[in-house]
Amino acid sequence: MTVTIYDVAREAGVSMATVSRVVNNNPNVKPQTRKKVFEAIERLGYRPNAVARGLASKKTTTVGVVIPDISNAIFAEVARGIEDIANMYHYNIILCNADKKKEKEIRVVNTLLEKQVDGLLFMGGTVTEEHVQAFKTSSVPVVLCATTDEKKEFPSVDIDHEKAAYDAVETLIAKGHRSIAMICGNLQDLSNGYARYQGYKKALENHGIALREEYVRVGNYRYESGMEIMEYFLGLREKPTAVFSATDEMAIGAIHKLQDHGLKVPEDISVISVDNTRMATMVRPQLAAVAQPMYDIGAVSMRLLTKLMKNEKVEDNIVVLPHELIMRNSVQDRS
Amino acid sequence: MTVTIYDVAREAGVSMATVSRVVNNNPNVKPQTRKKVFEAIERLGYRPNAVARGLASKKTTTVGVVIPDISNAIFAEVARGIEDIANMYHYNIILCNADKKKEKEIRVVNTLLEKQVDGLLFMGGTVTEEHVQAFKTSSVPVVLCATTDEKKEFPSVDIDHEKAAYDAVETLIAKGHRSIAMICGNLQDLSNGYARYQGYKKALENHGIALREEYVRVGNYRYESGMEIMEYFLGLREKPTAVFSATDEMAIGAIHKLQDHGLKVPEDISVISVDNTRMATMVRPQLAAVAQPMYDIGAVSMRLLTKLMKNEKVEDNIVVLPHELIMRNSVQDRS
DNA sequence: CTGTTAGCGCGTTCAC
DNA sequence: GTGAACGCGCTAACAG
Repeated sequence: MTVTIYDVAREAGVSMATVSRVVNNNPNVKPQTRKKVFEAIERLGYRPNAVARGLASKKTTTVGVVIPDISNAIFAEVARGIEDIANMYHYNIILCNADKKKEKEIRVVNTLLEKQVDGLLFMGGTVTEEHVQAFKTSSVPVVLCATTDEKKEFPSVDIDHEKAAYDAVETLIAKGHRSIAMICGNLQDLSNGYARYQGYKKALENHGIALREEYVRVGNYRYESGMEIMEYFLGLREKPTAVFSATDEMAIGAIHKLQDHGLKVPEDISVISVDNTRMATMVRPQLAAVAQPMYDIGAVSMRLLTKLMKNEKVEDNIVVLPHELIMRNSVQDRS
Repeated sequence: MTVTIYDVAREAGVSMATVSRVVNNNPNVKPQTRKKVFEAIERLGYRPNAVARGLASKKTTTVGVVIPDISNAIFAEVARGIEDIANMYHYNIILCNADKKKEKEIRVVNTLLEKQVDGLLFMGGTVTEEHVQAFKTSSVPVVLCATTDEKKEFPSVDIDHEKAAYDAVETLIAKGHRSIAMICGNLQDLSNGYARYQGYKKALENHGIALREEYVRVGNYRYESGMEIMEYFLGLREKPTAVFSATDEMAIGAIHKLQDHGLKVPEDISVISVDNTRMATMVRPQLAAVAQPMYDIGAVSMRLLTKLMKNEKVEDNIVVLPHELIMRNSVQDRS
């Protein structure tokens, strides 16, 4: 039923070794025989079996990607970067959502390894000791993408989340704001939760502004969450004059909550965030944000992985990509 | 170096067939031997090689997904539905972006087939005769997801795009609008381009409203495109009183362009679209839209594919999921 | 319940 | 420049 390399060999009147050479672009084949083989392939509609090839060669040209949630715009953009570079180097991607659930993450890492992927990209989750153990059983390279492990044992590509948050808050301070509230992510979440909160804290500290407990609330990254927390801030006796959100989506929720209350952004309250997803330009006022280069994080981490898979020398295993403040109309001087 | 089923067999003092049985949960193994084998597996850190298994069993428990662009919110949501159901049935997903480029689509279909996927999900592109030919060379089932082929030769899961557009436009008409402009998608694009335009046309026709050439402009699905086209409509001598957009993102661009001109939505101009992405609730005013059940399209198509892969009887190969009008504040009566 | 024996389709020496 | 033969790690009959 299915046509194999052997059928092609017979049809072309050569051995299967020769067919293999032709298919794999091995130069040691006379042009004429090459032609014969190609014709036989065409005639028979032969399609090489990558599974058999993988078994024989111990390479699958496939990499595993574990992602928190592909329907999240941030991760989707990172994934796009990964896929583009993978494609460029002729790798395919096995994509697994793991929802930042440790058990699921470790489970998919194992099934990916069973599938003999040539490399693994672990994206955006918190890396615990258990993760480290799982990664260490891997015989193929692992790259952390949009996250890092505490001990920096593994190659990774990410931004400096704390510094990004720091810069966002400092921007507010430079504009004269002293009452700055923060909409946080989950503090168990090292990168966009804890680290961004730390950046907020340090920026206040370094500028002699006292941290006020009631100015910090933890959200779940969703739009609605931003609205609810903004509602809470508006109920405070001393309202903040500016709000720093750990993510765009919550920031936009906050902006709309303000507008729903008849308040003006940025005249009454300024809003800034970290991320700079496409949505940031799709609100009025447009959202100022510290931009995280999502596509690049994906692309660079995949590029790094290809080098690791080829055993190429890499100078720097831990890459920290730059972030950048994108000023827009949601922030204004506090005069 | 790598530990195989044979090593485990020796360690446990059984044959490799027995190891294979316990690994595959074959009931025909004495509990005690099963235990011995598990211990040996544990001791050796054995991990089954799915590639070898795939070669022997001719099943990879992997399905290929060709997607236009994973960073597009619509497709990402569909992909999430696919992945969830795949995961439920213990399949993994090889994801390939193809940007709606025919050559690339056909190329990835072929590499996916070479990788011996157990099934193929083709998402969101236009299905040409060449696609049909490519699909026909497949020995595994193919399901079209969020698209269909003209001749309905292949199983598919989609909504009725024409009817969805029709319903949106009719809603406007029912509210008293007669000057209704449309921001289209690419007309080569069968589903969200051509079909939605047809729906617009028929709705006008059936209600005795003449189609005006200057009221129809083709966009590229992006926010900016919606803005530009709205700008154009505003330059018309007779401005429309309502705008129907083929997608959310362009609709939101249109809304913001109106607001930038100091016009009010919906007081001055109403806006409605098809899609109902999460963004639709993240604008002010919130965007009325005919909802397309994206997650479900993915989930149902993957479910259908699992049935096909198991050679189960399926009553209906062509499933058309219902759409639904979600009325929000971007539309108002024309009084 | 368990072991033996063939392949699965291909890459890769090693001769010729 | 080309062919023969082996093995990759596992599943699937078939015996026993």
